[in-house]
Amino acid sequence: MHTRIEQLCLDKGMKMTEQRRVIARALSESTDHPDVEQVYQRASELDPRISIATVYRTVRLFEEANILERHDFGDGRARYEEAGHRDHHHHLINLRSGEVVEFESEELEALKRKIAVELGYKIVGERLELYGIPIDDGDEPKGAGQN
Amino acid sequence: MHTRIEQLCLDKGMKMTEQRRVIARALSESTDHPDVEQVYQRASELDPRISIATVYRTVRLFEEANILERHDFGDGRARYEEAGHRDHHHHLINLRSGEVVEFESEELEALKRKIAVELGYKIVGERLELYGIPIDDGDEPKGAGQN
DNA sequence: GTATGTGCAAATGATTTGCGTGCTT
DNA sequence: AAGCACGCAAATCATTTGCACATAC
Repeated sequence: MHTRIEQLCLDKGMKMTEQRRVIARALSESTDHPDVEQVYQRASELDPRISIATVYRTVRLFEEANILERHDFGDGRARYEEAGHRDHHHHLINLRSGEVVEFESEELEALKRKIAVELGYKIVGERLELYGIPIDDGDEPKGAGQN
Repeated sequence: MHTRIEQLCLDKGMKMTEQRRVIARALSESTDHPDVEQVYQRASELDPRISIATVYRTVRLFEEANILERHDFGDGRARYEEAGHRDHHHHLINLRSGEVVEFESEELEALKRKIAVELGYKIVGERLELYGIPIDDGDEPKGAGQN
């Protein structure tokens, strides 16, 4: 049995090396948004004979094949998640904990398209992230906030 | 007479060097979203005795003082624009020409807030960019966008 | 067997920083 | 005068790449 990602690679006729299999597995098993270093560590646990250069190359290959989606959450390194595996969604980054919350909104998708059309463009890519702090986190003692 | 940015610096009690004044001027005169290299070039034209290290330091200083807004349009370098100078807006990047189109939408702002509240967060930052191609531009984009 | 992938280390490119000197307050 | 600010070059950091060797098909 192989992973979803491995299957996609096979479908696309990629040459499947042990490294790619292992990286595919590491990614398929991830439910978060690991950066390359984390993918490297997870893959290394499955098979230590992997170099980080290969992880960079593979992650890039997968991204170009639309198997992975690359994100940039503002911390300077790229983060990845399996593409198309779930519904179209966006991310809200909890600035207190670093946690990434996924959300989706058909209303939002419609509005985006409407805005683009009004400007005379067809959307072919986008980036939408919200950065927030939990409400009732103790950050705003009483009514001191100035929303 | 000094620029809007220079005035802000003075208000904040910053030590005003000739370099800062010149960088402030270069930025105030810009209506686009220059990267550091461009700010450096524009500032150098006003006064050549400036090093790019100073531009990096100054642009960072201004950003931390909320005088500038930093953007990342996916080309690997940071781009800047004067903060709060105009209404809150977002960017649509024309992938054919690289042109950056600004847009705003109160509907979008409201929706963002609504989404955040439903998730239990208060938005303290965000990033929203659309990447598009002009409608009626002829052929399809090469990158096989499937967003 | 041949094209392609991999490991390693060196190269990049953007940005930051240590240090000695110069300028603002 | 004292403390930042500056210029320069070296240092970082994430990522890419050249090269010699290994491997999938």
